[in-house]
Amino acid sequence: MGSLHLDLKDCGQCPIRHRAVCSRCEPDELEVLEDIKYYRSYEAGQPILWAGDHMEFVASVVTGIATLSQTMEDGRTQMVGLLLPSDFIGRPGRETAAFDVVAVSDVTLCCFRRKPFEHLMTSTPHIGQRLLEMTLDELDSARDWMLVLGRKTAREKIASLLLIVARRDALLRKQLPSDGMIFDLPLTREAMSNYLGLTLETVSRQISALRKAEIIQLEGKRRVIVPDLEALISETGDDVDGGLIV
Amino acid sequence: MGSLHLDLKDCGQCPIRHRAVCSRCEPDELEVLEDIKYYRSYEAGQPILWAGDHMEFVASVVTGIATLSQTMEDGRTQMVGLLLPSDFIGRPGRETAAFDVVAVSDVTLCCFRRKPFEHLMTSTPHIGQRLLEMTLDELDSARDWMLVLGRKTAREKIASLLLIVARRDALLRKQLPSDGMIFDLPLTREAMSNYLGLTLETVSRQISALRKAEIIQLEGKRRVIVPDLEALISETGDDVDGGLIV
DNA sequence: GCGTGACATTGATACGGATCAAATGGTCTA
DNA sequence: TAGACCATTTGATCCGTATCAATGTCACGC
Repeated sequence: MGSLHLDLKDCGQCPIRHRAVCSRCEPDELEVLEDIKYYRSYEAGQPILWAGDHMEFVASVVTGIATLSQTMEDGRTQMVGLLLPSDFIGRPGRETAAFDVVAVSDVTLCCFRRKPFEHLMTSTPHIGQRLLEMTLDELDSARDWMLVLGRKTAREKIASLLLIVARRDALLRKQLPSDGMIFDLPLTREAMSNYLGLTLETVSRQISALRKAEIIQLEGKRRVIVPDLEALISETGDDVDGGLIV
Repeated sequence: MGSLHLDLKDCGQCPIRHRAVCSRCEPDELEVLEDIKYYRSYEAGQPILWAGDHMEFVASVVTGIATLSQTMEDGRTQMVGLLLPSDFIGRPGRETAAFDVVAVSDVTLCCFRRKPFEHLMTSTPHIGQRLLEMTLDELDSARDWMLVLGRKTAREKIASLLLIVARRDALLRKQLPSDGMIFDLPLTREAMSNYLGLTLETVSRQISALRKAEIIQLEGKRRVIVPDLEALISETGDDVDGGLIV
């Protein structure tokens, strides 16, 4: 299971760049792809895959948000990744899912049958190279997140998460994060707590604390305003440039 | 930066399988490799790379143990990976190290100049495919570790670490982990605490607790005996088969 | 033998986050 | 408008781990 970003072109059917599997390859592959790809939809809250499930496809998120998570026997769960549009699900060479995948909002996947996709990978090296790059980026992000889980305080964890969402949101709008920026939290307090290794009560308390300290402002429960970006960054405990963009 | 296992053959110079870069490729590459590879040694405790350092090579660990870690401004550090013989350091397409690499014991690296190695990758697809497989495995391991860091108690963390070391040790001896098995901890209490997101005092206390509960026995500070493997596994909090082999 | 220094253990106490519980607010439906 | 339901906030208390401090153990050199 991987959360990977494939560099795709527009296919006219999907709302995102989605024509060929790899933008560096010639569009000849387009015909092949039309044969092996199809779409699936999931409603908010619906499970997409359980760990151990057989997967006959790999897929790319077209719309919506999904989470990658693990659950212990007694119910403790830890989110291990966030899947956003254009992120990749599944891994070549493995038939079963390693983690649970759950739709947070309504989700559309563009699926590729696994066998033909793997064959395509061997015949077009760029795809494998791109996949390797993306996987290495994911690995770096996962390792960055280990620092957050292992060593940061609740307040620093919340600030780190807010900053990640803020940066992703800015990226989506093709802007730089800036003072006064406004964005929506895509996750419930519970989902945040599962991402951060906290309880939902602690998440709520720390968000309130950051609001009272005027590091952030809230409009409703989900919309966040960051009056001073530097102030938020300094709450994360990171050194100035720390590469925490997941 | 990646911690990757390359499937290598014996070159006669290294104590481990190390002849061609990829065992699936023809030995023609051997000549090329002899040109671009060289060796480096580091003493126990010595830093190999600091995060941000320029890297002119990628490398494979030949002997010894190294750690991959991150440190915050105020000194809190989190280990994000353990590098054992045949693990891989560096990543194609990136010139700077993403994490600190420190030799725990005396370490010998077999280094490949980065540019020629990257060229070799494009010309021999199997290498890239193997690297992708290994990176995906690393990613799964990193995500498994997130559950440990985010949701497990100190006692469960220690049990998880002991089990990982036990399994690795068994793998190295080409045996299965079994009741009564004996192994040495390669890490100090402090290094363990940095791996587990705990203090060294808590690590010491929990190891003592496991000893008093007769889950483990100790010979000196470092040698561990596991009388009943199932008992140790049940202390990790994992479901029976949980894939925690890092 | 006796220091010396690194690593580890153990004890006392403080504090951060978990837990249990109740109240608030928003949205949807009847 | 009322009622039900869900996410969220807030409060009171408890517990696990951090922190600060002292002691113990082992290897090594003189």
